[in-house]
Amino acid sequence: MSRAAGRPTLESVAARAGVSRATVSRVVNGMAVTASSEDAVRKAIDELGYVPNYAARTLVTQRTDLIALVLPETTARVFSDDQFFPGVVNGVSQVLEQADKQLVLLLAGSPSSHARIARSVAAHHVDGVLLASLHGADPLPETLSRIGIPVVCNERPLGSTPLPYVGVDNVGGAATAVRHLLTGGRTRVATIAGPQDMIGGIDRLAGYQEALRDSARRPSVAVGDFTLGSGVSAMRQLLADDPDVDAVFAASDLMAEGALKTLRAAGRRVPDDVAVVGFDDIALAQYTDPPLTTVRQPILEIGRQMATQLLRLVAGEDVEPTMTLPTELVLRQSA
Amino acid sequence: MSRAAGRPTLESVAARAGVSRATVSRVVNGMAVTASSEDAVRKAIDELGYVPNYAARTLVTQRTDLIALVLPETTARVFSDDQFFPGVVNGVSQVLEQADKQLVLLLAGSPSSHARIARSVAAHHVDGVLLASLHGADPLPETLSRIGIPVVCNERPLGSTPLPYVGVDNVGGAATAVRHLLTGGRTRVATIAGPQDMIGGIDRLAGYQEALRDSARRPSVAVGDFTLGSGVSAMRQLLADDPDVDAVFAASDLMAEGALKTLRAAGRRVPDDVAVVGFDDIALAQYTDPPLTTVRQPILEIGRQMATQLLRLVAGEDVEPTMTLPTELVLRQSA
DNA sequence: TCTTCGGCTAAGAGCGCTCTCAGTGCGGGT
DNA sequence: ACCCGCACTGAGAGCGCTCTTAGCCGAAGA
Repeated sequence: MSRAAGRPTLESVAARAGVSRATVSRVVNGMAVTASSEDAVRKAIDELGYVPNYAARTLVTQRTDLIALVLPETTARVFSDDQFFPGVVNGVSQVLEQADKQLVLLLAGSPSSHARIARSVAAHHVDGVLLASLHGADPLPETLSRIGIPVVCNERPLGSTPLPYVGVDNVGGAATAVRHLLTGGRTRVATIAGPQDMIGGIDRLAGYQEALRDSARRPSVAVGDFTLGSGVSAMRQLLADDPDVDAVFAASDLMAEGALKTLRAAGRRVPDDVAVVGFDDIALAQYTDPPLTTVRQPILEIGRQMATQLLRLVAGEDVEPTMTLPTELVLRQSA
Repeated sequence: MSRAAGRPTLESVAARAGVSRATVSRVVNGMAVTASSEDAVRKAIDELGYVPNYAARTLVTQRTDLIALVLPETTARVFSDDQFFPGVVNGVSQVLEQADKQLVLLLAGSPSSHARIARSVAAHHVDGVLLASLHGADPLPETLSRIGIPVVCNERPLGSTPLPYVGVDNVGGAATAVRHLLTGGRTRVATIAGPQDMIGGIDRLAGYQEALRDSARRPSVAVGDFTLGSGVSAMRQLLADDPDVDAVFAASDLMAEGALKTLRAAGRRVPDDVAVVGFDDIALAQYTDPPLTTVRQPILEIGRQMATQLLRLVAGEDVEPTMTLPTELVLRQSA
C-alpha cells in the first residue's frame, strides 16, 4: 500500500515543461495556450507518460464520467436466456465509448442491491443511470429521481414517477403480427403473452387483443415469462385449451421457439397446421425450424438511444421525455 | 455546474455531532470510538443523509473499488450469440457485489478501444482488470502487466506474458465426449472445432485428436466460430467430406444446434444415424431436438473464481497462478 | 496523592486536480 | 510616446476525504 511508484502528476509535468500547473491543465483540457507552451507541455507529457488522475479531477468537477446501467432482473433471467440485455449493453457501450464515458454494470437481483445502488448513486459515484426492464412498480425510479440524478428507462416505468424513456411500439408491433395471421386466413389465433408486470408483456398482449377485437375473434391467452421453457408450457396449455388453434403469436422469439418445439412434438406442422409469429428477431429466429416470422425490435438502437438521451440529460440539455422506436414484421416461413 | 445543493460532507456531520472530522471518518470506516461519540455521529449521519464522497476517498486511498471486465471480442459476437459472457458477467458481478466493488464493463471491439482501456487503467481508474476471451496474441495483457495492475484472465493467454488465469479442462472435456462417442460404437467421429486463435477452440480440438489417436481413428475436422450459423456450414462440409459420418463433437452447444438442424434437413436421424455432442451446456441444450448431450463447463463459476482471484490480487495477497475448473459430460438424447 | 500509561480525540497536512483572479507582456490606437 | 485592452500565465484556494501526530483525560499502579 505504499504510494504508487512516482506516477507523474500535473505538478511534475509543469516542472519539466517549465510552466505552471494551470497551463498544463489547460493543454490537457484543450484550452488555448501559446504554441510554444503547448509544445513544451506535450513533450513533457509524452516523456513522463503522464495520465491525469480521475479521482482528483472528479473531486473538483463533481463529474465522474461514469454511467450506470441497472438491470433489476433476477440474476437468473438476466443474461441467461434471451439476447435482449446483451444487445442493449452493446448499444449503450457504443455510444458511451464515443463520449469517453465508462459503463458501470449493476445487476440488481436481490433487494439488498437496491440499497447498494441508491447509496452508490447518492455518493455521486455515477453521473447518470440507465434503468432497464423494470418489473411492476419498482421503487428504484422513485428513489433515484428523488436523489436528483439523470435517469433514462427502457420502456415506460410502471410506477407513478414520470421519467424519460426509450421504448418500442409494442402494441403496434403485436397488432401487426396478429393482423398478418388473420389476413392469412387464420381463425383461431392464440397468444403466448409475456409477464404481466412488465411493459413488454402488457403492451404486446394489448396489441394482440386490439387486433383481435377489430376482427371480432375470441382471444386465447397463455402467459409465459419470455423464456423458451415457458413457451413450451404455454403452448401445451394452448393446445389443451383449444386443439383447433391454427395460429400463435408469442411475445418473444424464445417463447415462439418453445411453441415450435411443442407443436412439432404434438405432430402439428408449421405453418401448415399452425402458424407461429414471434417478437424480438434475435439471431435464433433465422435458425428455427421453420425459420421464424417475427416482429423485429431494434434492440441495439434502444441501447444507443437510451445512452444518447442520458448523455444529453447529464450535459444539462433537455430531452424528449418519451421516445418510441418502430417495430417491423419480418416475414420468414413460420407464418 | 454550481456546487451540488449542499450535499452533506464529513465536516458538516462532524459539526452536527459535535466531534471532529477524524472521528466521523472512524465511525464511517468502522474503527473504534467511544459509544457516545458513535451514537452522536450515527444520528447526525442519518439526519443529514450523509454519504461519503467516493472521489475524495479515492484520491487519498489510491483505491477506486472499481474492477474492469474487458471483453476484447468483436462487439458483434460478444453478447449476441452465445451465453458464455452473460454467464461470466453474472458470476463476476455476484462476487464483486459482496465485496462492495463495482463492475466497469469495457467492450473492446475496435483497436482504438485498446488505447482507451490502457489509458483508463493507467489513470488508476480501476483497481484491477478481468480479461475475457482473448484472441490470438492480443497485446492487451502485455500492456496491462507493464502498467503493473492486477490482471486475471479467463483461459490461458496465448501471448508470452504469463498471467494468472481461470480456465476449464477443455482438453479433458473434449476427450471425454469423444470417448463417449467411441465407446457407444461410433466409428467415424468428426468434429466442429472452434476458432483456432482462442484457447477454447484450440484445446477442445486437441482433446478430440487425443481421444481419436488413442483409438487409432482418422480425424475429420471443420472449423467454426462458436456460432449457430457456423455450425450449420461446418456440418454441411462434414457431410460432404464424409457422407458416412456417424458422430460429431461440436466445440460449442450453438454449433451443435446448427449441426442438428443441418442433419435434420439432410434427413439424418439423431442419434440413430449420427450422434451429436456439444460443449458448454447452455440453457438451449435442454431444448434442442433431441435434447443435447454436452460437456458442461461451469460458466458462472468461472466468473466467480476470476473475480475472487482478482480481489485477492488487489488486496495484495498471493494467488494460484493457474486454476483449472472441471468439465462434466451431461448425457441427454443426442448421443 | 502523584505518576504513568493507554485509549480516544482534535488538528492539520496533504491526495492531484480545476478554476478564479491577479498579473504580465505585447500590440494598436491616439 | 502614452495608454488601453487583449491574450495568456501563475499563484493560490479549495474539492472531501484519510491518516499521522500530538494532546487529552481517566484509570491503574506506586
